[in-house]
Amino acid sequence: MNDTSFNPRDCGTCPIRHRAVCSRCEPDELEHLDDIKYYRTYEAGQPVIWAGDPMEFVASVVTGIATLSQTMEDGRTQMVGLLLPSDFIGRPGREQAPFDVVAVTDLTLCCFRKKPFEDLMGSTPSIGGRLLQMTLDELDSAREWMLVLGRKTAREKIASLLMIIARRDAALHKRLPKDGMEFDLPLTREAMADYLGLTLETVSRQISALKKAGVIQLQGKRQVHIPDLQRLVSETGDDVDGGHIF
Amino acid sequence: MNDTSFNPRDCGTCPIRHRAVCSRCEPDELEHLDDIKYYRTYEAGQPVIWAGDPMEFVASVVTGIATLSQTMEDGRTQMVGLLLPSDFIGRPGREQAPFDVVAVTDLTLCCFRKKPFEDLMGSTPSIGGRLLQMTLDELDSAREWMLVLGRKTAREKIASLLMIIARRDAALHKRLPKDGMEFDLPLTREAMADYLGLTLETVSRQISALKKAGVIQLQGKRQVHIPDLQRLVSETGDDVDGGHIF
DNA sequence: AACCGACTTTGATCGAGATCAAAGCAAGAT
DNA sequence: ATCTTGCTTTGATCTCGATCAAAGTCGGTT
Repeated sequence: MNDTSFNPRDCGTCPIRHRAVCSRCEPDELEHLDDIKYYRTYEAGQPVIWAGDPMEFVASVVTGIATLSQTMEDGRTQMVGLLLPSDFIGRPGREQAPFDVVAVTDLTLCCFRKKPFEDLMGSTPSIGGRLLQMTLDELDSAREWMLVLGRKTAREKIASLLMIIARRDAALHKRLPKDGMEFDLPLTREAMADYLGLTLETVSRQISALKKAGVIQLQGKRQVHIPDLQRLVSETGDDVDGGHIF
Repeated sequence: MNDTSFNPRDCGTCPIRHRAVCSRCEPDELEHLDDIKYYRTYEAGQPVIWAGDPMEFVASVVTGIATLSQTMEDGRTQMVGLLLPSDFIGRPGREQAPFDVVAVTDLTLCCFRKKPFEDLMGSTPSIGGRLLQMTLDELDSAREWMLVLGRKTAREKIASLLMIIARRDAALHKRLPKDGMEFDLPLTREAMADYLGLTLETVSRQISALKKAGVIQLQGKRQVHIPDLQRLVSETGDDVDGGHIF
């Protein structure tokens, strides 16, 4: 987790250079972006922005994890997105943030002032094009998540979440997920519950059940070891051959 | 529902001209689109495309309603989108359809051959820009729907669905939703259940309950009358002042 | 080294919504 | 007219996950 050692003003050494909004930019375009960018860091637990707040910037997650979530008056909360390195926060052409954004771990953002970013997008197709592609991908994952929320059992939900984190963790290290892999669960039981539309007690029980069944092994409460990936996939309820290529 | 009487080759009289992907196009750009477009119609119940099929076109819904949905091996299905007039189907830069698309009512699509459309998008910022905007809007609604699926009760889910349909129906006729409004429920109980992550029996019971409580009135099984819109909103569990401006 | 606070696990009970089953209804077909 | 057929309603029962409650774990503090 500790590859935070990049030069904060040099896009050349940026760890998310190849996946972020700027991934298609040419050197001269990067220079324009460079003029309007600045880094911000947040500590674990800090809010980045509240729903309804005016947004003066858009940003890419550089390191760390944030959540996008929605809360009802009576306190029920639903997470609607998990923002990992290279994910984009904010939306050009909208004044107010539609959802809460909270830093789950320590977080570094590469921020762009909103107005200049919008202008730049108008004149730089490689930014708009990449943003469209990223947004379409996110829409697809949101829709896959709707199946999880609407139709899966608690156990399937947990297995699905573990697979998602396993896949993204592998992708971040440019590997394929494989048997025996290990990764860190970046979320508390409560945050997982908010993501899955469950209570934290149910999350805890189902994780224990998967452990007892030998589907996963735990070192401590957060380190997960997957002895047999296919076994975990079969617990998700998803089609085994379901199109996920990474 | 019967304003299908437009000249099928004339964008000038097209009923979705002001909201579709092409809404920002200049006359000369429309001419280019015109060269690669063709209309297709489907009868109620017909599939438009299955998940995994290669997609040879993208399209705008002109009239009628289609659903986007996902099905698990054991038959559980979750609707992940409701496609109403002006909505866009398909995704430039992807070969395979990620979800099933089915015509719910008789349906007319304005189709564009995929490859030429992608090329045109590269050279016409007003198309890509509009598509980005539409995709961002859809992502927001998908995320709002995640709250419905993950955290709302059956009754709140039904009320939320009724509000969504009421809003979009009003928007289509360029009106604001208001007390006493009526609209047609375009979905069967089963389709509503698939949208809401419920069973059709629960949908039926909750609709009966809302009727008994006087929140809605029914003429037949599909025509809905809303005597008091605020009352319905309060049944959704949403913030009363929640940002929806139409 | 005992204490504190945040997080997690486990247990007992409850209830909303699922499931199983059977009628009811309305429009088109024979 | 009556029969289908597809959709909807209603009833009885069961179950999964929620809720309420208590104890366990662990890292950090004083």
